[in-house]
Amino acid sequence: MPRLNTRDAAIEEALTRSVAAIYPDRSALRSALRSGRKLTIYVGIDPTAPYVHIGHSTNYLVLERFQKLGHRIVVLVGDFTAMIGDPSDKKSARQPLTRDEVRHNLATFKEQIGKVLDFKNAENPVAFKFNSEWLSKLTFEDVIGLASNFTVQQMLERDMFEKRIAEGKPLFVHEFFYPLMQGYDSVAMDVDLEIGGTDQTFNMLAGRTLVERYKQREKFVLTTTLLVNPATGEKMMSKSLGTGIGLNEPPAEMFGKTMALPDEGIIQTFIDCTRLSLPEIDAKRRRLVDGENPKTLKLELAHELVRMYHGAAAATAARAGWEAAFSERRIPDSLPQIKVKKGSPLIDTIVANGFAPSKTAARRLFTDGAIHNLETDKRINDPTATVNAPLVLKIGKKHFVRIVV
RNA sequence: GCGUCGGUGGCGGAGUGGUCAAUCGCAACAGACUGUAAAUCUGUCGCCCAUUGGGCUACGCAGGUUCGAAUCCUGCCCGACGCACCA
Repeated sequence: MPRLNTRDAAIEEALTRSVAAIYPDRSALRSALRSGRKLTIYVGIDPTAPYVHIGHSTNYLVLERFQKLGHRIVVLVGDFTAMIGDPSDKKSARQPLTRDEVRHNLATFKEQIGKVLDFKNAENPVAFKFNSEWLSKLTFEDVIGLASNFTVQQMLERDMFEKRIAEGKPLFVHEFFYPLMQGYDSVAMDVDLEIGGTDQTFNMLAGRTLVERYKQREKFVLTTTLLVNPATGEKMMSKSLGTGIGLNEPPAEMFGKTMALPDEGIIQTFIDCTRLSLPEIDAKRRRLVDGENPKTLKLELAHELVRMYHGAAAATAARAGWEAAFSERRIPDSLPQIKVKKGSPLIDTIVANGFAPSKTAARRLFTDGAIHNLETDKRINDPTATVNAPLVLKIGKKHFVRIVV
């Protein structure tokens, strides 16, 4: 059997899978990876949001490939940058975080991303850094110097800025400093490669410019694809819409939310959010093309995702539970249980447990016929109904609950 | 600094003295259909109490005029644009 050049195959996968673009270009980075030099590669995280969903996992799966190639991996916690607010976000005004909050968020983050990227890898552990370490020490003079590397025209080329100006919306001067700060991180850490989502392109390229000016060397930039519905271009993971699949969600939730993903995104999600090999994924793609029911493939995707974060047993159980509840329309075996006082109004229980944002909204659920007693297979339409005996309810499309007295 | 226009519900955007909790679109929620997908149809979509119905809060903020204001007046805050400034 001929010796397989796994290293080259691994390099190629690292250079292409979930990769949107590489600056200056792919072949330059390929040469650097083949040179035998140990590269320093980093990804930045925002410590303001401890919520991590599978869309975020892409960066870490990409990073894992580089880690396995033997390069030095750094996760940079943007504790200083968090104070100013990235203009990539809608909200520009943010509350500075306390040290404790940053620490807490970081712990939450590690717990979640630790399932994807092996932080404590014995041979090649991940280094953690905080950008306040150097950013808080810059003097006003340093900052002026940094700013003098860019022209206003260059700043205005950023899509987001351009758009805001075209729409007559405010663009604050301090927003120009975000790319400067992020760019300076690359200088301070002396990195070879930065990895981030395509929304970070501008900021990462600012770092490329700064490394060139301050260090006279080249920093590569690799952007990863955002998990979007290929048919509509819309983000598949949205926290505000509740479609985000959080890494620390319980198996049943994770499974259900995966099943609610658009069919068009199945293959992309396999590529960006799982470790299945590309040939395996391609086999699935062919099954889809050959007309297999997308639902089957989606079941496999849901199973794989739950397996990644909760293990094989949980994945199998989640699948069985989902099929019982939604395909066979049986009462699920295990469901959250809520204990209430006998004779208490059902509507209070619904609001108190977050099934509706207000009592008025809960009332609508009753009148709309969204409260379904699964044991009697009847709708409870009366908002004043009280709980006198144990109940198993389906509330809306996706909530199941057992109420005991 | 001066001037013009503007600040309305998750977003976009109507409304310029009463019939406005506020047209409409998007998003969202629920029902039907289904594969908890998509598409489609229907209903809902500030909060609180209620069976019809009632109350409360809200249209940048604070006052005022009026029987009555998102709508008129005054002051303040914020933004876009234009002019001025460019030593």
